[in-house]
Amino acid sequence: MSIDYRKTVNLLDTPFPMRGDLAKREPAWVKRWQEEKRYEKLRKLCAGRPKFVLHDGPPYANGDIHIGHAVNKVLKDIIVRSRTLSGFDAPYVPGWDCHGLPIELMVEKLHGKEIPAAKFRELCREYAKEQIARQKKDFIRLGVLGDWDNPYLTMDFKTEADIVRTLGKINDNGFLFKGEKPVHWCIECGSALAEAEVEYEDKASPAIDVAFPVADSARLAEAFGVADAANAFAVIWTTTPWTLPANQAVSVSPTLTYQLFDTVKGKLILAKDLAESALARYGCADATLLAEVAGEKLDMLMLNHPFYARQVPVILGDHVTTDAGTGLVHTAPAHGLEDFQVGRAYGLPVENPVMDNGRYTSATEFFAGMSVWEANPAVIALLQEKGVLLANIKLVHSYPHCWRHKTPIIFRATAQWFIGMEKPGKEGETLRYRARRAVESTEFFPAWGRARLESMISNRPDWCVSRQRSWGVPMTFFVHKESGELHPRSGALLEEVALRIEQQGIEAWFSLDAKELLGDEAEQYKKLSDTLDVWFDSGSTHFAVLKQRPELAWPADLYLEGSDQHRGWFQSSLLTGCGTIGRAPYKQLLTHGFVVDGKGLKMSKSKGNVVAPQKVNDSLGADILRLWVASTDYSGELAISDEILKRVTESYRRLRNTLRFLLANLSDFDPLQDAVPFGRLLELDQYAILLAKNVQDKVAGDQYSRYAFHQAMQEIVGYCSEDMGAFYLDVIKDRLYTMQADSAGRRSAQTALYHITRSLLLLLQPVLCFTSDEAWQVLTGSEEESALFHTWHEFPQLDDGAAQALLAKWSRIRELRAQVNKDVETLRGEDKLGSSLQAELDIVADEALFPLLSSLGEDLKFVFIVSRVRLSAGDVTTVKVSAADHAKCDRCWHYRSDVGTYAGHGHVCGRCVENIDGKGEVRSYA
RNA sequence: GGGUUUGUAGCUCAGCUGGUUAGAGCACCGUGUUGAUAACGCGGGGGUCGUUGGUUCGAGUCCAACCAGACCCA
Repeated sequence: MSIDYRKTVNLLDTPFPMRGDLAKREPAWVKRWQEEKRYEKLRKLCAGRPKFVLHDGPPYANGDIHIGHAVNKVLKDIIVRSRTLSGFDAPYVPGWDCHGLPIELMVEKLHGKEIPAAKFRELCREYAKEQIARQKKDFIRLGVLGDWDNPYLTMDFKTEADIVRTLGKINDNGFLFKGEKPVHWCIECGSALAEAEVEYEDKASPAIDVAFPVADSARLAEAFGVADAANAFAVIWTTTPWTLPANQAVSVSPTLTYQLFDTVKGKLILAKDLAESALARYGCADATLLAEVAGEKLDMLMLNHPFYARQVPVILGDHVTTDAGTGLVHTAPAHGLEDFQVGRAYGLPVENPVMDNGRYTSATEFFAGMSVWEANPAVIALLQEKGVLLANIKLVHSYPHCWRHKTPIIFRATAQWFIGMEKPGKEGETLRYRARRAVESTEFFPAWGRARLESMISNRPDWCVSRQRSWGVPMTFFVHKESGELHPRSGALLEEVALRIEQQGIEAWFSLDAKELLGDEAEQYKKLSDTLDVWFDSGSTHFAVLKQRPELAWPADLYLEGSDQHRGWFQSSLLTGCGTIGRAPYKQLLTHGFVVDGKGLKMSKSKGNVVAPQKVNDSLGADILRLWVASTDYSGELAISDEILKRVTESYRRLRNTLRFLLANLSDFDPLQDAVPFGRLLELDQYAILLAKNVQDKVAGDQYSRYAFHQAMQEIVGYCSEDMGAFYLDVIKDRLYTMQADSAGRRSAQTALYHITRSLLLLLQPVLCFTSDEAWQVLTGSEEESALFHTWHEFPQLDDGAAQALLAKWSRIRELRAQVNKDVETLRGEDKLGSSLQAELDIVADEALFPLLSSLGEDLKFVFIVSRVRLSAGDVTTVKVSAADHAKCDRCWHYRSDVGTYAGHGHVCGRCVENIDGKGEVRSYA
């Protein structure tokens, strides 16, 4: 009969289960964190520390969050948590972007369009509020830590007022100006339309070819290298004859080839690729080709306007294509966006002869008072009369229509407000100059963000900030009815308005009677009805939030958003920062890519490859989603798929089970009572602590601070697998299980485990916020506790030289161990042994190795997890593995010659007898 | 079409300024253990480093073109 020795070994249990069951348990933890007011608690704890401010880019308050939102918020949370662990006071105030067209459209859809403006804005505000509540719930579910009870909303009255103030400051600094810009215009509405209010439908239009007489035929002859260029015409094609009165130029492509033909209708200039079809259209198929030339040679060739007594130039534009027409494009800056842009490059006037009602001004020769639609045939008749109409056919094409009236709309230049890029401000610097300087002094993660933002800043046009919308922050200016100038006291008036907005929101402006502020002057001034581009709202949050909240600071240490925000928030914030205070509102910019599917393709409902964060939370748990985010290199696209999530779950399991083993073996360890001072730890345990310290230095000291989370995760998982699972933990099992519970050897191992566990849990805390908390409470035995409230683990100090020597020594021993494992495996394959404890080793060690091994004395066998090692010195290192021919100890499973020689312990070795009945064995090294 | 960017084993990632047979974790296969057990250990197979061409004594690492993605524009 044999005794059950299992009861005499230290097999400990832990309440930390092998399976996380995260999806089910996380919601309760989230709830408790909320109830415990963890965020507030953390703020108090961190008071007085150096600040690290990550300013939240506000998501738009419409629709449920998708995986991209989750990535963004999780990355932010990892940063906030890791900075906190690094000893910073890192507050996080989440925000929402609340004004703007998409919400207006949703509200119109829900409540119809016939709603008074004030009521409409109220409904928009309500709608945004509901959306925020939904999104907020999902963000909190992800474990994101922040001031969720006091987020910032761009529709907060105070914020609305500060957005207005930001505009005021930019105006004070001399960057705001009024200009003209073509917009979609509905004649029936008498107002501008947003892109989303435009529908494309088929419409029949006259498509005409018009010959612009060349005014400077000598220049033309020179360009084409021909002797005679008299009676020549540049031929354009247009489907909007009514825009010809506003013609200011003819655009050609600099790279296309243009040809000069001699025809019965004169010499014609046409693009080579379109010449044949055009000539056929004019009945000039028998034309003679005289010469050809690249478009760039025609730059600034002067033409005569087809019916007005003025000259217009040929200009170069990249927007010219050979899809249709002649390859020469009629350019009317007042009636087309591309025309406007190319016209601005050439300094062309934006003269708009069409009034709000779609009729020409009284000053418009030939067409005064006519509507643009009436003008079409009139223009054609006039061209005919002038002999410059080469063709006129009816064309059915897709044309923009007003979504309300279903009538064709026009492009029409209107007065808009701009923040100028090239306009020198009060202090003489242009905004572009300031912005480029600000980009230079910003740190980018990854580094290429700089080039991207820089090129956008260098190339962007003036920022058109005015919109003709109702749900937006108003441009609170008074404009003189005749001169169009801003009121001379605009700054002071704006502040008065801002104070009112603080009390009543933007409605304060819309309902304001100008007389209240201007008195008798009100007669001469018009209250602007424009609202601000929503990008201005979010672009002003650094002022409206960072500058206003006492717990935050300006500039922010970091802005973190998707790569699309180089054009969006990064830029709008940069411009308002430079326009107000003269620098960027951030010190660092971090950008992440978009989420794509397993094949690298973008997600879309139609492809059916959309992964919803809510679904991942509810099936695998938020910690898995967070680990996926942390494991992925976000500098490119982030791929997600079932397989990828499965692999992430595998990594999670490795981490979780490592923690489980650690916690179980610490369950009878009280660091205050039982910890062993570093100097008295067994050598192997000192080595293990050094390994842990190295990992922490790398992960916390380097990778987290560089925001290289995927490398940190790689490091940690590798550490758990290689250093812990495959080596240290495996080796110390013997000591933990078989030595006396309170023995020095066992307590030494537990001391190392304690350091390892604390360090590891803190390293994981930023990512696995749920799991690390669960484990931390098991470790500390306190439900109030959290790794969140600590800083990185402090390891015992060891002289650097000694540490390096120890690491080198054990690294060499582990190399030998790898060789031993292979040899053991060979014998196992030959069925000579199973467990490595059945093996005995004969090691001949060379001069370098021998002292390393012999220094461990009898403990050497434990390092290889074999029952016996015979060590000798030799010229060359060799290992011989053989099967032990001794009996197996029932208790420690080693195969020893003395098993069975002790009275009362039939199948037990002497070491175990000592551990059961004696004072306990002594270990010195491993 | 333009700007920025990505492409290393089935998956996620390492591979510094070009230099011996390209590494890790997970997955897979084999196997041991049954005192981390829906776990852990040991061993193993697996990559023409997107393609093609070039520079070089030598390129995953430099250059060019191309292919396939992503973001922003047009």
